[in-house]
Amino acid sequence: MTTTRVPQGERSRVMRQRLLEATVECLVEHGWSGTSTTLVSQRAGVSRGAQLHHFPSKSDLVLAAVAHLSEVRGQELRVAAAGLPEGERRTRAVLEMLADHFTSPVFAAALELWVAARTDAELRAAVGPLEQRVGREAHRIALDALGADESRPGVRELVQATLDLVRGLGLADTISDDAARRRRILDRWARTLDAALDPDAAAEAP
Amino acid sequence: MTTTRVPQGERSRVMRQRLLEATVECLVEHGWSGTSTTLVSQRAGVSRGAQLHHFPSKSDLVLAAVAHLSEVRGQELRVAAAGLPEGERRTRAVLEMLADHFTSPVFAAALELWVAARTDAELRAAVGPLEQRVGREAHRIALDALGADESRPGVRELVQATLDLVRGLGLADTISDDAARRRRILDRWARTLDAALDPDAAAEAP
DNA sequence: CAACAAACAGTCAAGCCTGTCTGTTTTGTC
DNA sequence: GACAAAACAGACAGGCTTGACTGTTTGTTG
Repeated sequence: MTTTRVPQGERSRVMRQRLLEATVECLVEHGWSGTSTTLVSQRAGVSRGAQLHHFPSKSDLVLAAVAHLSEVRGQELRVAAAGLPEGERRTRAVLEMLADHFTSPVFAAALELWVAARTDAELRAAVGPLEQRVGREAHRIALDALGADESRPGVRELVQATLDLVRGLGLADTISDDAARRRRILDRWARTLDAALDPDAAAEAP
Repeated sequence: MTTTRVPQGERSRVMRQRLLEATVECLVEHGWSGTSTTLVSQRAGVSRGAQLHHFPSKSDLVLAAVAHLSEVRGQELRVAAAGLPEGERRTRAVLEMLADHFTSPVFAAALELWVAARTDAELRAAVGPLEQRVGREAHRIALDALGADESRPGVRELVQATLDLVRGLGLADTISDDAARRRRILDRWARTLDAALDPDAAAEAP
């Protein structure tokens, strides 16, 4: 029988990828406390030995997953932003895009890590900086997509508020899925944003 | 030696209270995954036997803690609202009050339960309705404190958005404590709210 | 092709968590 | 005071998790 020959680098890369994706899937489906290394290896279809070869400890696996996840989130955000329509309903579409991201499975996984990091120093040291990066990227994307002029006073804060708002909506969505409520809130928010970001609008009094 | 005689009802009540508070404290300090029944009993200074007498299973303990926590949160909100100053900076003070609540230890505990509930059906069945109650109470309090007229279109959504915003800010605060950023955002948001909720403001175009 | 290193597989022990169990003390009731 | 019931105490077993360990296969290199 002929066995296909695969270089080591490739084998290793694929295996690590499988494990990281399985880790994220476990976080989404079973949460942080339900994500055990055995479960991850089973889910990935990887023997426990192989898993421990690539990630000697659970920390190694999880910290790598944190980095992986922030990569994926950044990419998803950029892709979603690229597919945004132009024209009238642009602002509303941007909000929808952001809200979609903050209710997606990758966000659920990130949320698990985020909350777990609160009481885990090692995890926090990894999650903190990376989440900050994703946050900044989201801010930049939102700014771009909205065509907002950050040099104007208050604009920066409004865009940040927008991101914090969708994060709050995403959190609420995790247990009670009320898309209708979210839609109404975002409709209203879009109007507020349009009014405040409009270049022709008079600058607000101090 | 003289032993003070304590009625059973009282003993039982005190013991349960101690255990529930210890549970919340463990959630705050060690997170959901770090909150084991043994740790709770140690923290409460209660023997494991006594713990299992009052709460036969971990579910019983946790579900009772969920109810306890929603009680505490509701009370804290009411107290904070009662201490709100009148006058000029009222709106900003309301936002501060809400933001304070959503960065408090009780919120951290609730967040742990909230996130854990996402992947735990039994917990979700308990957390869902109670969190909704707290949410509604917060909404009512915010509405009251802001003197907002919910019958006007859009007002309800703005108040809800405010609550979702502070929830998002609270989540962000759990790992990176940037009070400065939060302050700026709330400053800006207070202005927006004042402009939108002012009864004299012209109704917005549809 | 020979020797070495990386990748992979599976077993095992130590530790923790949960909940059951038996036994003791305190309280309520007759 | 005696008896029942509630409250309290602590030991124990079963299951799960983690990481160390030994052994096997596959790729690489001279």
